[in-house]
Amino acid sequence: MESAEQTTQTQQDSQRLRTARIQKLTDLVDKGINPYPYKFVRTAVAQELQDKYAELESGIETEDTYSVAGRIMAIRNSGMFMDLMDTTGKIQIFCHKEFIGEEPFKTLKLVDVGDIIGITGTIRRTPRGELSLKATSYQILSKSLLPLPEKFHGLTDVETRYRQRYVDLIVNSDTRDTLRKRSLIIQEIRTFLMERGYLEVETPMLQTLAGGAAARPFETHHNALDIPMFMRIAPELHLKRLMVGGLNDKVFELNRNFRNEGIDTRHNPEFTMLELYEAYSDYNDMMDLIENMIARVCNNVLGSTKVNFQGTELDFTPPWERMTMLGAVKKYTGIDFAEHLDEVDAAKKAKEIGVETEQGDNWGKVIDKVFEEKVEPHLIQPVHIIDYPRDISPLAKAHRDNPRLTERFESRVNGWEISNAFSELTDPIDQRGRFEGQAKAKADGDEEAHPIDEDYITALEYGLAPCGGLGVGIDRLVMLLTDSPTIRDVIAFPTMKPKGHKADKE
RNA sequence: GCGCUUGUAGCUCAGCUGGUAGAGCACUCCCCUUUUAAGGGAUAGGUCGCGCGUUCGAAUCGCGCCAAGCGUACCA
Repeated sequence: MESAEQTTQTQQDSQRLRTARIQKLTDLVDKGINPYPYKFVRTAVAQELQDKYAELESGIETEDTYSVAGRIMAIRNSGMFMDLMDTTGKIQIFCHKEFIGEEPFKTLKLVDVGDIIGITGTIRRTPRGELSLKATSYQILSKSLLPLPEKFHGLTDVETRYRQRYVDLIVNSDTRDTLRKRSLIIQEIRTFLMERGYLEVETPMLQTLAGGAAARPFETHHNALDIPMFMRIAPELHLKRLMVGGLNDKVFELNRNFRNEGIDTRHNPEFTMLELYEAYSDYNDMMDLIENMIARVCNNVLGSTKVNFQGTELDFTPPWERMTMLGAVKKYTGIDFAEHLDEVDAAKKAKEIGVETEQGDNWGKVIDKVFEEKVEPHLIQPVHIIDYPRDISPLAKAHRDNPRLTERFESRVNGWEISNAFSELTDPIDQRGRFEGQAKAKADGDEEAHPIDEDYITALEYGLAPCGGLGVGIDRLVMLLTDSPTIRDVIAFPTMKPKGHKADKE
């Protein structure tokens, strides 16, 4: 009943084309053919045949019989030639009535571009050099009711590509390549960590307190408990609870975070993050780890640690350059903020070079703003920016040589933050002080200041071993490694605003 | 959030300064049949994102709304 309405809706969109295919569907059923059968036994895939018969000469026929299946992407000469695409590649189907018989040949008229079919036949290479399967029989495996985008120009409309990713995937090999690479990259990361004794864990995505980062969370409500709940903005505090418990000396979680913020070419409301923690390590070890991890991913997925991104070669070969944050700022602005320790003084220096700060900004925040505006754009090649101000690093351990700083680094590539790591703050007294500082900032209007998590402090009071921690933005990493200019290209189903309805405001 | 740009046939696009739409491919039918964006012929297909306004007349001009892209803001 509901589906009948939907059908009517769809028919309005592409009425004629769909109606024609519905007619064919009916004709098939009349012939006793099920257009949606249950199973087809394949004996080969396209690329396998292309490789195996790469040396077969033009015009040569073999007796070798195979069954393949896939989607018809093109039909030529009224069905005599069809391009069959499966997930591995393409192979041409040669369909001649002499070899498949009168009746099946007639039925071929009911087959369209877009249909999924199974073919059995023998391998030959046509005189024109195209490897083909000479069909002796075929079976419709799924009748397609909607037309595919035009074969030559394909589908370029970005909105349709994101909203109807299934069509994009059928038609655009780039999209398939990128999303397959994404999967391989993640798989390599897992393997790398497993080999080093890491334990993969899962922590709550639905939380009563959204901590571990500074960001606006998505809010929801648990009906049975009648309490507000939040989608996590980071798994950090739960992972460190597991470290306190000694579940394993090395743990990681590779999964989704949610932040209720703007959407642009580098931000999607839900995004994938790797976070890992290693006991008895510090941030120096984390720098080595991420360099080795990414180098391995590059080598195993792309075959090189030198990667082209939008015309620039990025060299991920370890070791990466390391610069202190204050040193980087001094290098690109000439200002040494170690000599301007007062926030008012620091803000004055920032203003001299055109960086606007706000009234309540502390020393660290001022430096951070200067860094973002004046330094970040220069950081194209992989680099670790180390020793962030304490004011802006509430979860990082104070620097062993300078109490105003922390042992924290961010890895930057192409100007983007791709990782954030610390020698984790393990001192519960210090941690409470940091949280209280954040609470004050929140009271002063900083919506993204970190909330106080009492239970987390309790956990720290039981004792957390010295510990290095690392977070890696997987989507951005995948962008860099797949030459994708926007995050939406590396996420199969990026967040889109629904079409056609005005926002129903209650 | 703000600014700029875009939205026309299933797809890719044209339609200049207002005269109520056009191409290629796809679809349907016919011819041809070892093709590679096959070829030849014929037909059909459109609430021009949505709404309001200006006008004798709006795809075209104005305003509002919806969606998208880019930039900007936000995002330690």
